Formats: sequence, C-alpha cells, structure tokens
Amino acid sequence: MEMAKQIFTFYLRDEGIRYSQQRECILDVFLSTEKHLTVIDLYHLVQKKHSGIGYATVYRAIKIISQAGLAREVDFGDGMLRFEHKYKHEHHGHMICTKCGKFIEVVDPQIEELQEKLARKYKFTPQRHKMQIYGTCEKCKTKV
Amino acid sequence: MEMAKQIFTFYLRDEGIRYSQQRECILDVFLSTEKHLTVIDLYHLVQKKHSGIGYATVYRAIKIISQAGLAREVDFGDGMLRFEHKYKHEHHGHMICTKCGKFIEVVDPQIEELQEKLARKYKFTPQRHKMQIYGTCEKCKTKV
DNA sequence: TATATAATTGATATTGAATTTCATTTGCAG
DNA sequence: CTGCAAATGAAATTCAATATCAATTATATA
Ligand SMILES: [Mn+2]
Ligand SMILES: [Mn+2]
Ligand SMILES: [Zn+2]
Ligand SMILES: [Zn+2]
Repeated sequence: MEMAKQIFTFYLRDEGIRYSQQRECILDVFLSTEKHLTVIDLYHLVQKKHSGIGYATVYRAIKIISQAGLAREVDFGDGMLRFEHKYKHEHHGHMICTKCGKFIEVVDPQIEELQEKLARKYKFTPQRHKMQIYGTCEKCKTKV
Repeated sequence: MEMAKQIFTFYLRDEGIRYSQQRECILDVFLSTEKHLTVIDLYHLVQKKHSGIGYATVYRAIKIISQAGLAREVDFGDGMLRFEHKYKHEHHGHMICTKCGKFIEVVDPQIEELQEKLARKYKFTPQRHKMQIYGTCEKCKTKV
C-alpha cells in the first residue's frame, strides 16, 4: 500500500475514527490527481466511481484527509476553498493568472528563509504561510 | 481637502459616477480609521454618523473606493473580506495570530524583489500579490 | 459469530457573507 | 426649475460552508 494511504489509516486509528469504503474511495480519488480541487470538483470525480457517495461525505472526508496531513487547503480568493496534495509536496507559492485562471507553482527557498527571519524579528511563531502573485500569464499577456 | 478625497472626487468624475452625501460620509469614515474593516464593521461605524445609510450603500461605496485606488481588499481567510487603506500605504504582508486574531504588518523589500524575480522567470506579469504568515504572536505563545 | 452501540452516511436544512433586485429618492444637466 | 438616469435602502437571492437527523454500518465484545 502506498505510504499516503498508510498515513491515513494510522491517522484514523490514532484518532479513533472509523474506516469506511467511502473514505477510502475519496482518498484514492484525491490521490489520483494533482489538481487543486474544490469540494464540488472532488465530489464529481468521486461520483464517477461510486455514485452513491454524497457531497457531505466528500466534504467531511477531505477535511479529515487535511487533518491527517495529506492535503493542504488553498484559497485563491475566488470564493471556493481548494485542496492540494501536501504529502511529499514541498511548500510552494502560487502565481495565478487573473485572465485564464491557470496558475504556476513556485518554490523559493530564499523567500522562505526571509519569511522565517521576519517571524523571528517579531517574535512570531509561524505555522503556515501563503504567497500568491496575481497577474497575467505569458499566454494571456498578448491577448486583448 | 485632503488628497485622498481629491482622488475620489476625480475618480467619480472620470467614471461618470455621481457624487452623494452617503458616499462622502462612507469615505470619511473609512479614511478616519487605520483598521482592516469588513463591510459590516464599516457599516456600523457609518451608522454612528448617519443612521439612515444602508448596508448595500456601504457595500457599493467601499467597492468604488477600492476601484479608485484608495482601498485594498485583504482576505485573512476567515470568511469575511476586509478593506485597508491603500493610498500612501506601501504594500505589505501580514502575520496573523491564529489564537487572538491580531496581526502585524510587515514590509520586506528583499521579498518583494524576489517575487518580481520569480515573475520574470516565468514570464508572468504581476498585478498584485499577497504574503501572509499564520501562527502565534508573542503574547499567545505563552498561553495554554 | 451474533449482538449492542456509537460513529458514519446521505439527504436535506441552515447559515452567513456577498451580491442583486426594485420601488423610491435624489443629483445634476439642460 | 424640470426631467430623467443614477443612487439609495430594504429586502430578496445566491451559493459555498456547515449542521442536522434518521437510517445505515463498522467494530468491540460476549
Ligand atoms: Mn499548489
Ligand atoms: Mn495591512
Ligand atoms: Zn492566463
Ligand atoms: Zn495572539
């Protein structure tokens, strides 16, 4: 079994949360894509495998998957929360095209370091951070 | 008249948007505080001066104030959009305490420069960007 | 393995901020 | 002034997030 599923199984056990086919299916579907999914997106994907699984179950499952450390919530400011992989995916920022919605994931150790430094300066204990650049991607730049 | 109000007046004229007592009052109230206000916050403050002004008018006015370049929308991820001053306030990130809600405004030219560099690297034309660090402030660190 | 029981599920209801609608009011050009 | 389009304020609508609840199901234990 892949490591991500192991982590999930152990998390369930540790927290006294029950295993269920629904939760396994939802995790499988989530792990099988690298997209930044909204709950509705994930629900539609899950429907293809098991049309009986309800929206509320998907909603609750992805929350648990997040708590288990396998997903990270990302907010692109468009009114819907998204979920992306967290396990074996290093922290990154996003550059989001305001025209086509496409985004680029960016990693910059220098920025990360400077952020740590800022936190130290203000005696702030950082837990998570967010870096987003909104603008126009190369393709959309040339469009009218 | 202060410059900010000038800018607003000219923006209204340029856009063919009418002047109104309500809009002026809402702008005055907004300019008179340095807080990060939600629409409801601003509405309550406006109520103290002119109790007849409705929520929808405040909502519409702060949007116009933003468009005029006097306010910036900030999203601390708690489900309510906030507005802060933009005019004569340099761009900054936020460190937000997840325990008490307090936040610290941080400016780091090095990070800004690195972000520009990242954008260039991906041929991305940046319009605005966001940097937020969530964690625990000095006071809350010691609490249970 | 059968049973008790507490967690989970799925349909549905609720919440709350954002946004829209619309009848009335008002700014302002002529 | 007057006419009329824009603005206002109350209320309605939207929609994602979250809660509710009766039916179902996983799992501990006898
Ligand atoms: Mn990502
Ligand atoms: Mn600020
Ligand atoms: Zn684009
Ligand atoms: Zn604090």
